[in-house]
Amino acid sequence: MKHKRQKRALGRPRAFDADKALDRALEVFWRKGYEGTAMSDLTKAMRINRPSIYAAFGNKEELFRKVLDRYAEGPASYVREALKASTARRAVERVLLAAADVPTNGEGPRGCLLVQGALACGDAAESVRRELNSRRADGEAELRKRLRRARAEGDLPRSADPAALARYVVTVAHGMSVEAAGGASQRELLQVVKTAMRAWPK
Amino acid sequence: MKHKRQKRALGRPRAFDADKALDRALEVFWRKGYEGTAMSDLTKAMRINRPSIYAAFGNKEELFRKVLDRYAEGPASYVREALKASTARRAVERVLLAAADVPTNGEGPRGCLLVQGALACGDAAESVRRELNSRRADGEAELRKRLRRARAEGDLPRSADPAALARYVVTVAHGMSVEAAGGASQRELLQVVKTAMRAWPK
DNA sequence: AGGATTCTTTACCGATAGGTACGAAAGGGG
DNA sequence: CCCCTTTCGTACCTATCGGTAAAGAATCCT
Repeated sequence: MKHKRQKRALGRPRAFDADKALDRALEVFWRKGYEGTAMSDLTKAMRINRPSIYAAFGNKEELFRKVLDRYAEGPASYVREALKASTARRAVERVLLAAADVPTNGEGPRGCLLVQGALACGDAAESVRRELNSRRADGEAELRKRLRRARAEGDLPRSADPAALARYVVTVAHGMSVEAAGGASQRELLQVVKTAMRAWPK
Repeated sequence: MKHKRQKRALGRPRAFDADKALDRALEVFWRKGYEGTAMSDLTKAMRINRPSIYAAFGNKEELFRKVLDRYAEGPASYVREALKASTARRAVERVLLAAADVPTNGEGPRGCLLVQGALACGDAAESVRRELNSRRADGEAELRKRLRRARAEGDLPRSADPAALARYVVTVAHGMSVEAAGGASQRELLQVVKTAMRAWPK
């Protein structure tokens, strides 16, 4: 009873690969932020004319949201992966190590898109700012859940506060994003991770 | 032999207080960031017409730099103050406590201007971004100096690494700025400080 | 072949960005 | 009082912003 996905949609086929185009848009938004990115930057980077972008992805804000989804599935997917580690401590350490590696391994701009995107902005970008806040909060919630589970399983001492610990970890990660944007080296970020892990509950 | 500062400068006296105007500009830049702030926002907030702003402060970027100076002397002066504490540990704690208090005490926007100002931006604001990087680095250097002194005085164990510790502390502080911008409460930020201090070398 | 449909292209839209020209206004010194 | 200097206020500049109208080009189905 399933509809067979037709290989060729009606009408003229689009001349670009949508996912590739999104990746190029991601690179620009990541580097310049939402407000710092102009449509002309996007047409240049995506190699698509402006009306095609609007037809395929909607307006600038909708495009940015689609880019955020792609970011979550791509460069930021390490978070979900890291949380699968067998111990809570190892999971957190892997999150932070990735936060040190991703921005400094040469692929992609420095820092975290959810932080660089729009921390402070004009009125027009307010809804984008809120969206980023929300997505960062989602990440924290996932980590908190992981830590709650760890505590229930005895992987964390009873005295540990999963919510406080999760907030601390994302705070460090977001701080690392700021440092990375400021040009911190991988070595320096790894040092931060090492120091930050000393706060782990015993 | 000193020139007596003439009470009245030549020409028509200006109708506004320059420092008050800078404070109002500070509030806007702090809340909206450099790129997110339009000249029209500034004229409205400063209650000065546009040509008067240009005459008194230069262009948008020069105005922003003057605002940064005022920020350092005003809302951010707590950093220099905190570093005067008798022990390194207490100094760092005071820095972080202030980083939790300032953005949530109702006066002034949330977060740190040096972080909110321009983390990622368009090409036109690149020089502003670099300026902010540089000022953040200056803050870190001051802290590092304080910690080096502490180690030399035996206030920090020989095994401690002042540079790494300073970087860790500013990373946490910058992370707290991100959280504050995202709406974190004072209670939550204080929890972060408490957790972060557990990494202090023993 | 001929619609029907969808994408691409060029050219353009009004709004707003940062920045300024210029004359009127408000003080000083002679 | 008139001149000199500086600031103020209106009105305007060009460039760029995000977004779109309209016509041609590429594919499908009949």
